[in-house]
Order: sequence, then structure tokens, then C-alpha cells
Amino acid sequence: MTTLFALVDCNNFYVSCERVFNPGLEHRPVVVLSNNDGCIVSRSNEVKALGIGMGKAAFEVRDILTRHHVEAFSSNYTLYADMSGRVMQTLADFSPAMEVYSIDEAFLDLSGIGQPPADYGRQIQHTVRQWTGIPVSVGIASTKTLAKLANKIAKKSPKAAGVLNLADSPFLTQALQRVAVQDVWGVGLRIARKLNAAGIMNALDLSRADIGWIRGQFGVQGVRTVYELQAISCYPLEENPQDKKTIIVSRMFGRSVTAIDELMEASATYAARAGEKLRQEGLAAGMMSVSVATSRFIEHRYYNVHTTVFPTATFDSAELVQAATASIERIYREGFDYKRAGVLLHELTPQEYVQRTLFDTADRARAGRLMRTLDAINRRGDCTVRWAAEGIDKPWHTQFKHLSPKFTTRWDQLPVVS
DNA sequence: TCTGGGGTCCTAGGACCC
DNA sequence: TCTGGGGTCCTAGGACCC
Repeated sequence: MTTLFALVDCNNFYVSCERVFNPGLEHRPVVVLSNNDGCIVSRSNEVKALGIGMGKAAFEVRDILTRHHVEAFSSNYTLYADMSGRVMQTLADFSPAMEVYSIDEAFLDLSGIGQPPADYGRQIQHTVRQWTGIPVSVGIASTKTLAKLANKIAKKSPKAAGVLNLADSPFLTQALQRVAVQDVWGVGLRIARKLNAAGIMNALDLSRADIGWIRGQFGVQGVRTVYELQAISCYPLEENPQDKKTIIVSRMFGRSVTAIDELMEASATYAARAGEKLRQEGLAAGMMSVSVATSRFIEHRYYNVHTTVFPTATFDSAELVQAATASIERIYREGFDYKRAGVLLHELTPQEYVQRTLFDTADRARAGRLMRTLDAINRRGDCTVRWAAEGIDKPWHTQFKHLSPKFTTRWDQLPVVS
């Protein structure tokens, strides 16, 4: 059976979201920053042209940003998540089978569309733009890896204008040749270096590499990548993503923290947030690992982690918060400038399959009702009800100095047309 | 002064078993 | 002095992704 995949990828997604509600930003250099306004995580084409790399620390390029009047925004995840939902909903109309791959990408199954794939791609591009305001690129091919590659070329090539079909294309060899090996899906920096050292420079070279050597050097993933470049599909469309295996809430602080009670507040806050995510997924956690760390960029470094095992898997934030603060007592050491804390939930099981231990006395039904009520209240506003352990002022809180309004999810922040 | 966050999969190696 | 072989399970860490 022949396969046909489209990869639809939003262009400069976070920047594009900001532009939808602030059209004055069109054709101007714009960046979106990571948490704490630390790194550049989304760049407009104008900024890419300035040579500012993805993931660059903002303070390192401050001069260039100022000189070119670059508009900078803090990450507005609420807005981006909502816009992502709109894009995905639009895409769902174009295929009976879709895999949401990330916040700004989806694979569509295009086998059996009954019209030229490139034309269909144009329709997708046009419709998403019209319905959501977000520009997208579409790459089409017979495997996911080739669809990713087609998408990459579609974005850059003026001739493709955002849509490229490589399935049954006479230009496939040419396309493979012009993509550097490190730009192939599944090839990162380390693997690219090794490949380059072996004289494998572009995707075409990789598609013709010796499979035994690849297996020995890079394992089964490497082999799959090579096959996928040869148009042999190894990665099927994953329509129903399996349950999450881990849930992480981890943040850098807005300033360094030395006191144990501030670390406790932070870890309690993250544990409560992790609990919300957990319940949203309908899961319960068997284990929780709490970690603290100093900056990676200083001499006097410290990192430690403590793991709590819950005898009965839990989705009760009270239990998570309590365990989190207890963990901090175990791993806190005086005399360090802490810069980050994190909570990792693992051993996740669906709530309905939770095995209770013989000695479990907790009233889980009651806790469940309490959590549902809590979540419902907090969904309406921003953290209306909080755990006392989280603290009130949160002076350590991650910074977002350039945040745009929650245009689409809060009545009081709707854009006003005058 | 300032350097993100949230995930997955695979492999190697140790513990343990027969 | 001799000191197997194979299997499973678990964990840590590497590599990748966006």
C-alpha cells in the first residue's frame, strides 16, 4: 500500500500568533522570548535575515535587537495554545486521519485524496491563513521524514511558495541533495558530526549510506531514517497518541533564591500545576521527583533530586504539594544561589486502573471531588484558589516583562476594534 | 545582571536469576 | 587454580524533537 503524508507546519508560529492580533508587526522584525525572557525561541523572517540564531540568549544580542528596533515579546503560552487549537481544527477538515505532532505541526494522511497533492496543499495553506490568520507551509511525500524535508524546502524556496510535493517527483534526488544532513528529521548535532566525518554531507548521501554501518553507529533509529529517505515508510501516522509517560513542570526563577522557604513555595507551586496537568489527562502518578539546581553557568554549582514513591498512585494536589515540600527539606543545602526547581511525575496510570494498597485509608472519592471543583474554579480565572504552601507574593517568580494580552481566552483582554 | 521548557525513544550496563 | 551462558528487568544517560 502506498502512503502519502502532508506535514503542515506554521511559519514562525509564536511570532505569527502575535502578528494576528497586532498587524502593525507585519514586515517588521519580531522575536518571542522563552520563559524569564531568556532566549529567543521564535523569529520573524526579518530577524532570521539579521543572522540571529534560534535559542540565542537575548542578552547576547541585545545590541542588534535595539539597533534594528526588533519588537520582543514574552511567551504567551495561553494565546499560542488557543491559536494552535484553531489551526488543528481547521486542518482536521482536510483529512480523515491526522496526527498533531507539536504545537505548530501536524501530519495529515493524504492517501486517496483524488486530486493533485500540490493543489490540495495550496487549498490547505489558503484556508488556514483565511480562517486563523496563521501562515503555514505544506510538505508532501510518501514518508514522514520526506514530508518534513519537503516542508523545509517549501518554506525557503520562493518558487515553491510554501507548498512542495515530492511524492513521485522527478526532483526528489535534487531535493535530497540540497538538504544538509543535519537538517534531516532525526539527525541532530552529534550524529551530523559523525556523518560528516564519514563524508556523508547531504540527505542524498545519507539515503545511499551502507545500512550495516548505519546500524552499528546509530542503532535502529538511524536505519529507519535511511529507509524513510529511500521512500520506505517506517513511521506510521499516530492518530491516537498514547497516554503521557511523564509530566514535567520546571522553571528558572526570576532572580536567584537562597532561602529554603522560597524553594518550598516554588516546588509547591510546580507540584500543584503538575497535579492540574495530571488530572487533565485523567492520570494518577506513582512517583514524583523534585529537583533543584543552581545556574549551569557559575562555579559554585549544585544539583540534587529526591524521588517520592506513592504507595497508591495519586492525583491529589494536596498529596503532591506535601511531598514536594518534604523533598525540598531533604535536598536543600545552604549557601547556594538556586536558579531552578522542577517537579517530574512518572509511573503514570489512568485513574480508573489505580491499584490501592491494603492499608490505603485516604478517601479518594472525596479528594477527587475536591480536585474537580478546584480545577473548575481555576479554569475560570488565573489561579483563583491556591495552596497555602505556594506562597502569595512569589518573589522568585519567572519573569515575563513583555507579555501580550490573552486576546482569545479572557473576556477582559479581548482586542478592541475602534 | 541576564543563558527555556517539555517531551520521547533507545541503549548500555548492572543486578539478579536459573 | 578454576572462574558458563543466557535471560529479564531496571535505571541512567545519550540523543533526538519542537
